[in-house]
Amino acid sequence: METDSAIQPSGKQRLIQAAFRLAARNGASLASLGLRELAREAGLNHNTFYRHFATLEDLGHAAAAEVAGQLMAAIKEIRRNAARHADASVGVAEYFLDWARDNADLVTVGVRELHSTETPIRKAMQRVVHEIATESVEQIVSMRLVPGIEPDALLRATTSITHYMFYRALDYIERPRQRRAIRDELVNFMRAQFLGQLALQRTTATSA
Amino acid sequence: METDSAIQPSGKQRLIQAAFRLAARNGASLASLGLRELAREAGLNHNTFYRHFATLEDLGHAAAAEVAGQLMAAIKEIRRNAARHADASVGVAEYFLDWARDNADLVTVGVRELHSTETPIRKAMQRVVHEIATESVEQIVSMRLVPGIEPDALLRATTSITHYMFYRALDYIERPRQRRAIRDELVNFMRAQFLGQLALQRTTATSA
DNA sequence: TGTACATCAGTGAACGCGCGTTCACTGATGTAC
DNA sequence: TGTACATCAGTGAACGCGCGTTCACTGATGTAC
Repeated sequence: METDSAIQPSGKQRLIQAAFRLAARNGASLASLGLRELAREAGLNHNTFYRHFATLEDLGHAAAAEVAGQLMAAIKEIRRNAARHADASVGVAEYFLDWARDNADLVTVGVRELHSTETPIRKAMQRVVHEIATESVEQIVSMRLVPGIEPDALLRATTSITHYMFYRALDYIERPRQRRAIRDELVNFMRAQFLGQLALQRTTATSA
Repeated sequence: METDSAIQPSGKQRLIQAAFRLAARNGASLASLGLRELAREAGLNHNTFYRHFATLEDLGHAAAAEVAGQLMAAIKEIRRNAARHADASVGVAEYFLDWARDNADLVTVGVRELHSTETPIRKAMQRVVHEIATESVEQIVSMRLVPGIEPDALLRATTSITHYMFYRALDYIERPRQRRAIRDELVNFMRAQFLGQLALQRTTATSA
């Protein structure tokens, strides 16, 4: 077989999706979901779970792979779209937040577990944040978007920006009426980080 | 009665402490803890729970009050200590992170729930973050620590710094060997935020 | 000072319920010959 | 092309277990008189 995500979602995919839906809705961590609860949400007999996963932990790993895969694919697309934007910061903020809004369950669960104890999803999210930050540095350097900044300072900026982006996505999802304000505030944060790291780099260079 | 926190911790306090310990250890949210589980951890008969709380939700509210109270008291103390420090940013980072390390359960649970769905603790943490950010603005203005910055820009800086401080506290607790690096990185973040908001304020003033 | 009563934290047995897991089964799809 | 067999997703009954909740109880402390 191995042809997941066919026309009709397979039982495996339905269970993974059910996990995100339940965890996002109930505010629970993935690990605290029940086997029968998951099967019920997926519209399956509770024993069908065992056809796809040996344990609940097993599903956690699959969910982590799902989060990482979806996010990295989305970021790639967001980067492409944002490059056509006049202001890169505005472009990234806009496309990212809207994608997060359209994938609320995945984002909600991912960000929550990023701040949780050690779970497969947390590790995956940490890897994703690091990867996004690193790729952002490459793009900013190659497109000369922040002239004069050193790679170290730039990585610190992109790392905290990436994290902040995820954090603000939670509010963006939850509070539709404040979306414009949140987007503007995120853009403000991005610019402040770049300008701040630039300024800091100058003062430490002078004082050294 | 009403004389909680006497010499021997009362049953109520023991249950609240047990809740933080269990939630921090298992990576679970407070809401997902069991009544019998809590009583067991507190060393009490499971029915004694009902002597102190009507429901599990009730304990959630008490825990939220505990988080808010402890944090606000700690911040007050941290501010006092940091004021004696040559560099205020270094002082705040150091005292805050060390306090977080010594109150790991409370901090771990608080920060996790800050990124969770709507719970009493999340609301309390949001209030705490806002209060800390606002008080920081007052202190920075009155002590003229960042000359020339406008209150709006300053509040944006202190808000994101407060949030980042909590976030980094998680790693500070978890990774003892990287504590110095985490503290330095937090200080770098604080400075970059202040300098960045200053620079941003200048460029928008010019372009406006 | 002594006695009777109220209050309240803590206890232990018993309940019905949903859970994870095991087992034997069905029924559709693919493969060998 | 047809037949026999293997594979595998999905089903339904049954299990033992820990859960939240109820109930009747104990035993210490405080209060009234």
